[in-house]
Amino acid sequence: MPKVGVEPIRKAALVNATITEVGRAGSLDVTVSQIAKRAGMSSALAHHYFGDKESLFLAAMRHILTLYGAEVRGALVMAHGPKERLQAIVRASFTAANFRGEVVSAWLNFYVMAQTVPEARRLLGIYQRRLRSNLLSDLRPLVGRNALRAADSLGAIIDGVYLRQALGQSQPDRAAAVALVLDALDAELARGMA
Amino acid sequence: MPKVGVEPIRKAALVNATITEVGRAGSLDVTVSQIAKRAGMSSALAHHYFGDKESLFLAAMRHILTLYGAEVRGALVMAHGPKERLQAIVRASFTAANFRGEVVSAWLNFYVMAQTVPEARRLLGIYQRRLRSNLLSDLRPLVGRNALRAADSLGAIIDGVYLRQALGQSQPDRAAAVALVLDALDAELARGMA
DNA sequence: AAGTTAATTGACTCGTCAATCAACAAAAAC
DNA sequence: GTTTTTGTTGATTGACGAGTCAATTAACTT
Repeated sequence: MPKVGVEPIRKAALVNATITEVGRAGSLDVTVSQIAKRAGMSSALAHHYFGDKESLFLAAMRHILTLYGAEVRGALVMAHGPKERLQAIVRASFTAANFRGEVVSAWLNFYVMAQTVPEARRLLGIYQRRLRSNLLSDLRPLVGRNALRAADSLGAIIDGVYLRQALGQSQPDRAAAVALVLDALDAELARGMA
Repeated sequence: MPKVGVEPIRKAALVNATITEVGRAGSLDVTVSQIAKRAGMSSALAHHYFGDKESLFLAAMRHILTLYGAEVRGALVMAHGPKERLQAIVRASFTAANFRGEVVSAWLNFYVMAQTVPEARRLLGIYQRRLRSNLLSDLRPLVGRNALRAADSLGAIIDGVYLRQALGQSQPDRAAAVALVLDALDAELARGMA
């Protein structure tokens, strides 16, 4: 039953199905057929819209990054002043959405991909630069010339805490993650104002 | 020309070849034949010794973790007092060996594996607990009741900095990595002694 | 010397899967 | 109302790769 103007719907369905299936499998060892089936279509159609498997994964990752970016921006508009903004960024990095198994899985596989697939590396670079620049612009008014080091440090803690929570033996504890990073932020601020 | 007592040599060769090939490919999408060929034998022999591909990868990762553990222990014997010991742990985490492309690749793929393969998760747990306990035992004499939080924080920074350096757009800068973490360590100590 | 064990491989099986293609269906355009 | 565009799939191709197996060779034992 071919209808017109379905392309965006189909693409979105495929992207979601990709995220789900990659999460299910925990790896990129997922067949295009599985994904297509979950999205309610044939594998041929998936190829029709995305060309190949890799592009499909990249589209899925782009989607995840877009959502994350939106969460950060959303949290930022509610924040008053640089310190609140920094806290908002931290909180946005540890929302429930970001800890869903599928998202964790996507990130880990994305890291692997970034080693060899230029487009993945490019996307990762964008994420890293955006986080850095966000942190930097709110750290500068608070800690001046220490901002650069503080941004690197906070960025690393955010990534590190995420990784450890995601791969910890027990269920991720978002509150603990946020507390740890906010605490590090406070320490950084206390230090930088001296 | 079958000789006796070759098993350990062959196994070691396979483990090394696995690390090399996984590094080359950047992923676990490496055929057993490729690995076996690099190790100078037939794929059948690889299966003979390790059973299946997964066990081979796990053996390779176990090897990497063993080397890392040895580096840490080696650095620790040279250190006097808790602070020097902490610095030694940090330095050992960012040696050139740990930043070789193959090792980075192994770690990233190991993370992915840890999501679904119980033995990988177990190994990762061992690494995490060892790091934590190492940090904790030297932090306690220095910062007392703050040791727990400090250990979590430092552990996260170590992992985070490693990840970022490994996946950064430019070549990893080991000195910068060490400096950043040592700096965080100093901050943690200054704070904890208050 | 005969038998056991370790080492070793080529060839094969069996399954899988990405990607392509020919063909068909329906809507839109003319 | 025919042509074009868009959507859609079943079937197929072509390649690849994990794991098995039977058979071979050499060393070690008794």
